[in-house]
Amino acid sequence: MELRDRILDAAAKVYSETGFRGATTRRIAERAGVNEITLFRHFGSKTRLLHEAIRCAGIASNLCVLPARPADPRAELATWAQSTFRELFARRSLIRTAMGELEERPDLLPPDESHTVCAGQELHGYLERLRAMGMIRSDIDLMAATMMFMGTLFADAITRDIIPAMYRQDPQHSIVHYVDLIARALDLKES
Amino acid sequence: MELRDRILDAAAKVYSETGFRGATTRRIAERAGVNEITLFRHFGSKTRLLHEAIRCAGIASNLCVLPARPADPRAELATWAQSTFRELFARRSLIRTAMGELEERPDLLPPDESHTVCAGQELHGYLERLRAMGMIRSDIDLMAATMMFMGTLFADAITRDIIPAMYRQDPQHSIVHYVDLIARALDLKES
DNA sequence: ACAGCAAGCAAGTACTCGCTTGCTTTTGAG
DNA sequence: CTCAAAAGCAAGCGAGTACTTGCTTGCTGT
Repeated sequence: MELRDRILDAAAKVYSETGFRGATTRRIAERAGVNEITLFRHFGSKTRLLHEAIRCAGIASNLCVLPARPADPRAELATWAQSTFRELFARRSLIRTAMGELEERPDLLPPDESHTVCAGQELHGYLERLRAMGMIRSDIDLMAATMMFMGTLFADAITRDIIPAMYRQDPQHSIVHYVDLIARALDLKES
Repeated sequence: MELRDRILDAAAKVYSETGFRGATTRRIAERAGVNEITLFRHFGSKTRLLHEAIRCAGIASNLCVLPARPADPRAELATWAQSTFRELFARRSLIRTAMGELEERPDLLPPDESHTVCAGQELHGYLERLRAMGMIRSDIDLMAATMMFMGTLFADAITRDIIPAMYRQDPQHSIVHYVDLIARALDLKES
């Protein structure tokens, strides 16, 4: 791996473990196997380094899209939920840390580019298409349904490893149940 | 307010705004309108002070209980959800900060006493009672339903003020919709 | 009136922080 | 081989950290 990317990677990891104040330049340099001065020569300051590191590590890179023309809603929702969960779960540590510091440092993670928001908009659009096709009940508040499903996936991904006692099933099995419940809530027609 | 409580209150606030490292003894003392030394005379160390402050501010104090003998499940779920949401929302800043630092400092918020866990167990027990009474579908994974509803409330309370664009309704209205959706998912019988 | 205690104040200890300076070593392209 | 760019090393600066010591002030109950 290129030295610059190694530094960014180490910075993102140290940040997600210890937060902005805890991510000292010494620790980042040590984790990257690099002299501390190299950080400053490449990025100028700790703040700029962490900005770039978090942007690279936290941005919505390869999020799964829902089809423009729904065919098998139940299956499409299931695979989308699994993929979205995986992305959230993989970044859970970074998300928790950044969210905890968001009041103090709102500029670190621009919310418009966050996974959760993008995924939520994707889901909302899909549900609108389903309703237009008459595949779900028409008297439903789609925004509430969107937030309910997103919130379920988000909360699971974020809290699963810190309160394991509440999660007795694999993520895959849990998500199958979530999809089942939301399908019944929407009165989703089988294709 | 008694001086000791004033210090604990200030410590909890400063902590929830800036985290453990950011909650310096100077800042806490200043916020409490107290000399820095007084903190040490009362609590011995910054660590002990923050432990006590967070325990007092974050513990599940007056959480709403669901009736042992369900009578009007829909209404009972609705008022319980409103109350649980209010508690979570009031502590959202502390929860976010503590969750972000939980990997580094797991002892700060004992998870067994957290609001979310207690509320989740309360909800799960209630759903079991409903099923025993035949008021909801029997083929449902109750744990998944519990986590879905808790996750929805939790995610809403925690993220509502940091991504306001996704929330276009009052909490009260949103929660009414959440209850409606979960009731349909469970196929809840009207009383 | 006076003892006792709680809080304030000033100063200082040992340490870590982000960041800089000056210099040496490594590396890689012509 | 040459030589310039890139990385490393040693040392240190000023500021901020948790916490301590020694002493003064002010309030309370008897």
